[in-house]
Amino acid sequence: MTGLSLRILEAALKTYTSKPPQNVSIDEIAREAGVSKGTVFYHFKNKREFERCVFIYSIEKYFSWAYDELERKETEALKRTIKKSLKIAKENPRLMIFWYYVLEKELFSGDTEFAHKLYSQWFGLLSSLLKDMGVEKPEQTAIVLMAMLDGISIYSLFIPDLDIDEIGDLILEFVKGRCKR
Amino acid sequence: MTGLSLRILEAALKTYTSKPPQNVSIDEIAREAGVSKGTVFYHFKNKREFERCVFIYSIEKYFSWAYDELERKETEALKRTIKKSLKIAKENPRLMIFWYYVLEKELFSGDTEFAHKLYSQWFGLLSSLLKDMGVEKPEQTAIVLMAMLDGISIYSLFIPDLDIDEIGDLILEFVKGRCKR
Amino acid sequence: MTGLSLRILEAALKTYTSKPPQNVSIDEIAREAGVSKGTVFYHFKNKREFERCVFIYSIEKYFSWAYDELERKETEALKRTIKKSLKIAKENPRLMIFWYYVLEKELFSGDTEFAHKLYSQWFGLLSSLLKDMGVEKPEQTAIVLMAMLDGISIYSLFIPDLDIDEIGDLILEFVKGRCKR
Amino acid sequence: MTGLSLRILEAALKTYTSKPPQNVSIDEIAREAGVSKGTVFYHFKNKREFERCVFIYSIEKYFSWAYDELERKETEALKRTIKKSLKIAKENPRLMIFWYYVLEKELFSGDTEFAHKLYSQWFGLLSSLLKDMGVEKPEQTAIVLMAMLDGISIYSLFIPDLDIDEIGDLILEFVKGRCKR
DNA sequence: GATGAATGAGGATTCATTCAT
DNA sequence: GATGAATGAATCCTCATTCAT
Repeated sequence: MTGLSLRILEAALKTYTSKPPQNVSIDEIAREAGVSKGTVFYHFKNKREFERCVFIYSIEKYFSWAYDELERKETEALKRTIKKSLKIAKENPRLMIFWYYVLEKELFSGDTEFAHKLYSQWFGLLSSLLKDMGVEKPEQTAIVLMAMLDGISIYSLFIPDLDIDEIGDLILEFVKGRCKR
Repeated sequence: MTGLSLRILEAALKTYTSKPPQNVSIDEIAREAGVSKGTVFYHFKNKREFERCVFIYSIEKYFSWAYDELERKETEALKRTIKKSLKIAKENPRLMIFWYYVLEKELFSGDTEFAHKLYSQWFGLLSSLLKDMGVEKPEQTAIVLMAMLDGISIYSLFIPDLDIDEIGDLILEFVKGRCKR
Repeated sequence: MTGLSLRILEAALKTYTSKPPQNVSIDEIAREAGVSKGTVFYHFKNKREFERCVFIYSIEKYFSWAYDELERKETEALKRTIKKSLKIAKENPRLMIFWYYVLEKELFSGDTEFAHKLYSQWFGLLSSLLKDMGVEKPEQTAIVLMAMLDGISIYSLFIPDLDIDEIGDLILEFVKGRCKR
Repeated sequence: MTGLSLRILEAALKTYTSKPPQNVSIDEIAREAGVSKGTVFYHFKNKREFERCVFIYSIEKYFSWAYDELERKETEALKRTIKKSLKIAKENPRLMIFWYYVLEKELFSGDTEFAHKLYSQWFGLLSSLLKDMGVEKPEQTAIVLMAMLDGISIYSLFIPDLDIDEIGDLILEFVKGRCKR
């Protein structure tokens, strides 16, 4: 990963989160990055593959902290993770939009591998933490928990006055309610 | 709404659920409906508007039963609604994909009105039922409940062996746990 | 075949025979025809298919007379056909170039059907005539005869002072030599 | 001609005869040869020039025997040459395709010198032999003879069941028929 | 009401070629 | 001598939309 690749990824992220992702062309990104169109295709196989890379890059950029949190396997860490995730989603609606844009492109095309691999790691970390917390059926609980978070992230796009703090509490209650006594 | 409009909508639904929605052109739908391309534009203002109509049409077709169920305001009705919704999502992945395709187009373009209006009615029905069930913060619970359902619908697209029956039970437990004693 | 299709074909033929065929773009042809690029793609599926149509069109234009001649099944008709064919090849080198450009694209891509079908009719007509003339192994003789003509057509491109009249006589002698007494 | 040049030429020949020549890029050849793209351009001026070199190289590789045969100036040698040429063409269709690809590029671009020079030597050898055999108009006979061979080589690409042995006999008869008594 | 021919803007992708290292 | 990153021109093709009939 050379410096130029990074510059292109950064320019792409900026462009993809400044307008509807469907309308973003490679041309535009190249211009934003100050390189030629050919350079983008030199560093990335094609647009689809490129968008995947931008996606991964943005996950790293905005969510690498979550790995560390979840690996602590503490209830408090889970709490912080839920709250912070919702906050990021709320504060970066265009980032959310970009993420769903990429994910759905994968799902629409019938290729589930990318999404599967991506979520597997989160499901794994989360269910491991939940297990330690004494939650029953930790795997399924993890899935439902993340479904809540993703769903709320989407809803926050069109419910502007959504109080994510209270929503976060509701979600936490769900988790606690599933703890074995 | 003439018979021709219906024929076009039906053809569109068939086409949109038989391949990635991004790749569906008006041409193709017109061909499937046995009318000319011009006719589609005669009956519908433009593609965006048309897709909204197909969306509404498909909601009516697949989810009109849910209005009736939720209006009964019974715990059993809620239970059936959750289970049946998940089942429909699981059994019609291409329909889900089409729905998210339309919804995201709206959100991507920054137009939240369509989504807002669409969900408002469901939030209303649901929170009213939850209130009757004695659930605390029924509005927010309704939102989280639907977020779960939507999230799980998406996940079922790339987690093929998802046991939606058990998931449904987890979701119900969440609701019950929120009931005031 | 509307008038516009014909105008496009005519413009294409003009363009393809005025410069190296590899360098001809649909853009250029559309401009020459005075229509938009989209119109060309409306009338013809894609560039490959379009080039086949231009090819067929040019054969009709320059060689329809040969069908009539060969169907007469007379020695004199064969003589005239050979002489006239060589003359046309000699006088229209760019047309020859276009023909071989199309044919080879087909052969290069491994699709032999087009070439096969095209030549079959000529082989058929020719061998039938040769049979009537009392030539032995008329089918194979027809093939060799046409191979000569095609080969000479190509050679005339880079042997400018080729005396096609004398060459025609040599070819005729070959045919006569193969007549049963 | 260093060893590296040879390795590149060999890799090019392999690549050009394994897929449609139009689709072969310098990149691909460099990869096959295990060198960088820059190296190809270091050893060869440009792509056109490079393809000419590959062409020459392949002629040397597959047809150097023909020089020796034709120089013997014997009827039997001519016979063997015709038969063997047809056999090579039949057995190496992709090689034929590559040859015509290069030749036509030259002719298409209006540059006849390359083809002229290439064929001159063969015409010379052949007509000299034919003269010794007592053939009338040996130069023109040589041209027609080679036209036959080239034409048949092309035809064998799309007439898979062509009996090249019988065709060879027909061609030989043509030559014999032209011998002065 | 219905048609379908015509449009033209827009975008991904390829690849020979250059040149600093 | 060799490299490979960077370029940018070139081109096919798609498709929503319009409008004369």
